[in-house]
Amino acid sequence: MIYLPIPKEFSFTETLRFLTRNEKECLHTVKGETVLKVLEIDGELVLFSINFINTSLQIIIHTPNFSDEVVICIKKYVQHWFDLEANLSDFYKTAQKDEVLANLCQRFYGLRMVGMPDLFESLVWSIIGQQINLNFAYSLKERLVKNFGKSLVYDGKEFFALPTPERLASLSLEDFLPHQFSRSKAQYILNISKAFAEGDLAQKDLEQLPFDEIREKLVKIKGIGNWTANYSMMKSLKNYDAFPVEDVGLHNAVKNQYGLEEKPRIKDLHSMAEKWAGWKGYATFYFWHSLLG
DNA sequence: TACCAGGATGTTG
DNA sequence: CAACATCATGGT
Repeated sequence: MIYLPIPKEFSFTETLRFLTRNEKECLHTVKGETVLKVLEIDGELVLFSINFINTSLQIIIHTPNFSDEVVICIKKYVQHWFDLEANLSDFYKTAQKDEVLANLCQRFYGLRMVGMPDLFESLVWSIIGQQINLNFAYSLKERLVKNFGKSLVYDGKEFFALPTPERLASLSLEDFLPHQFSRSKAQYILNISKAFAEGDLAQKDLEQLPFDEIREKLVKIKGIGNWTANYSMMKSLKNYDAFPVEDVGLHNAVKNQYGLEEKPRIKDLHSMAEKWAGWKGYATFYFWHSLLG
């Protein structure tokens, strides 16, 4: 049993609300108040569950014979996933400059950005999500994971892990097409899979770089534009100011929350977001959360 | 049927 | 550099 202390501002309820936003989600499972997930660590699949008890998160590893390294790895993973180390008070302080955002912070008090500790996962996911609605995006992800990913069975249920870059890089364009991937989407996923598999792109390396250099390296890869780069930077690299300004979901949420007649233009969003400086990605996440209703 | 969906790339003026 | 055109696919 592993215990993770939680910070002052933390809402497990809001976290669960985000984690259960789509029924087709296949990279984690929520059963009651328990979150289950499989990770591939050093080539082995490990299943663990997370519960919120009293004032801490309780993690149980269900796969037998795990090492100390696995414990450390999962602990780190959850800390990143639920963003336990962000200075939320600082975000809330910034949010006070904007009445609308301040209101969201009150509604969703304790909501931490649900991240993606694995950069490869956020890139694959954001490429899948390009230009299509979220529900269809979840369908595509489900097909990708269930057709090409490894799984394990626990308690009569099958749990899947994201296919590795090596696995996806070994596929061809034609392997994706029967699953309703467009040619461009399939090609973009192959591009980043190869970049990771061949070591041209590594999370460890990128993490050391300043904001602009990370963005430049990502955007160099065909298929990663401004939206995808910023999405992955906020979800996987803790760049809380990364701003996926082209996001249609953000546009809709901003229109709703500010009571605008039309969706805001990119230019307008940039000026509106000046108030969120330092936390534009976090603000974006809060606006997305408002779409859940 | 036309238009939209958590865009990206290439071309044109 | 900004404004279009094109890409592909499912949902409404």
